[in-house]
Amino acid sequence: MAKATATLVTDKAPRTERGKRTLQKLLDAAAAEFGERGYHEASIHGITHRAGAALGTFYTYFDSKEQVFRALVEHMGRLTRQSIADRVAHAPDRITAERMGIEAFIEFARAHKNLYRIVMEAQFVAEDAYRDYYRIFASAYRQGLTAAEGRGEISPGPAEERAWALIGISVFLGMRYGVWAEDKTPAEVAAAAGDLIAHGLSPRPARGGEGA
Amino acid sequence: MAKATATLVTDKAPRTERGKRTLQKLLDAAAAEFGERGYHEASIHGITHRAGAALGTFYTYFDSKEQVFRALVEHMGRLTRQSIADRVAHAPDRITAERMGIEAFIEFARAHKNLYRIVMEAQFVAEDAYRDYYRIFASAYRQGLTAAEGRGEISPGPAEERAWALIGISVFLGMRYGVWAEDKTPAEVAAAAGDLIAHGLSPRPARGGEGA
DNA sequence: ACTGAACTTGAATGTTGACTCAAGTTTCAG
DNA sequence: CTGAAACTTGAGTCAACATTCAAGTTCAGT
Repeated sequence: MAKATATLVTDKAPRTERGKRTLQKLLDAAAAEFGERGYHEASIHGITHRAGAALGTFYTYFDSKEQVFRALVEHMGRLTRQSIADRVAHAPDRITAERMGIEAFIEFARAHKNLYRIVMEAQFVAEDAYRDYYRIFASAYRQGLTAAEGRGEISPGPAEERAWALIGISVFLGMRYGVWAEDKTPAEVAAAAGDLIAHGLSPRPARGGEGA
Repeated sequence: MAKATATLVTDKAPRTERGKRTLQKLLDAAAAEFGERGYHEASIHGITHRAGAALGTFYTYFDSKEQVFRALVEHMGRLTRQSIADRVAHAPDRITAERMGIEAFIEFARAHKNLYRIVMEAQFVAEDAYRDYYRIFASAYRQGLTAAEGRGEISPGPAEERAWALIGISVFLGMRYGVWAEDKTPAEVAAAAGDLIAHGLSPRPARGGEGA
C-alpha cells in the first residue's frame, strides 16, 4: 500500500535494483500484451518475451496470470481518476467541469487504448475489480454533484442516478470517439455532450425577438 | 434470413422435427452456459450437457463455439431493439420516449441478465458483432432524434453525439440498476434519468412567487 | 415394412498454454 | 573477496478443451 507500484503485497517484491527493473519491464509488457491481444489470447510467454525475460521469471514476481491482470486494472483506475481530476480541478463551476471531464476522458481513452480495454475486459476476468473501479468513480462523482448542488451550481436531483448516467455518457463517448474512431475532436464531442448535460433535450424558449 | 432462429445459414439447418427441437435446446443451453460462465469458461460439453445431448451433436448444428456465440449476440440484438421499440411506440413525444426507453431497458436487463452479459462480452470475443449491435442502435436513435427535432419536440443539436451519450446512459443504468443490484425500481431510475435528459443539470429559474 | 437420409453418440485426437522446478548466474552486505 | 540470498533460465509437466469421426439409432416418405 505504501510503495510505488503497489498491489504486490508480500513475498514477491523485488529486493535488488535488478529485480525492480525486471518487475517494471514485466508490468509494461503485460499491459501491452493484454491490451493488444486481450486477456485470453495473451500468454505468459508473450509477456516475458516482450519484456526480454525468461518464462519462469514471471513467476518470481506474480502468482498467476490473473493476478497481474488485477494489478493492472487497479493501476489504471488510479491513473484515470488522477488524470480526470487534474483536468477538472480548475473548472469554474460544475457544469463546465462536466464538459472538461468528458473531453479529458475521451483524450485519455485515445492515449491509453490498451489500458482502456483492460478495464473493460475486467468485467469478465475480474468482475469485482471492475465493479470497484466504477463504484469508486461513482462515489466521487456523487460527492461532486452533491457539493455542486449545495453551491447552487446545478439543479437539485438524485446524485446517485445522475452519477451513473453521467459516467455512462463518458464511457460510451470514450469508446465511440476515443477508441473506435477519431472522426471528431474530443473538444467537439465534449461540447455537444456538455450542452446536453447542461440543458437537456427540451426545446428552449426562443431568445430575442419573435414573439408568437 | 427468412427462417425463425436465423443466422444458421446453410447446411446445418435441421430437417426434421426432432432436429428442430434439438437445435432449440442447444441454443437455450448455450445462452445459459455463456451467460453464467462467460465465453471462455463455457465449454461445449457444458452446453450439450445442459441440453441433454451428446457432445458431438453440437457440431451437427454449429460450426464452432464462436459461431453459436455470434448467433446469440445477433439474436439478442433483435430482441432488445424489439422490446424497446414496442414499449416506446406509443410515447406522446420524444422526451417521454426517452424516459420510457430507459425504463424498458433496465427491465429488459433484469429479465435477461444472461443475454445482457453475452452482448457485453462480445466486445472481446466477436468485436465486429458488438460494434454492429451498437451501430444499429445508434443509427436508429439518430433518426429518432432528428425526426423529433423536426417536429420541434427537442432542441436542435448534433444527433450523432447525443445518440451515443443517451445509449451510454441506458447501458450504464441497465448495468447498475438492472444487473448489479435491484435497489431501486426501473421507474424510479428512469424518472431521475428522464429529468436529467429533459432539462440537464443547469439550475432552473425558480417557479412561482419569489421575485428576486 | 423398408430404406436412405437425418440425426445421435462419445471415445479419441491434437493443441494450447499456465505453471513448476532444478540448475545456473548475479548481486551485494560484510 | 566471499558466500548466501536474490534472481534468471527454459525444458518439462499436466490438465483442459475444441473438434473429429466411425459406428449406431431414429425418422419420414413410399
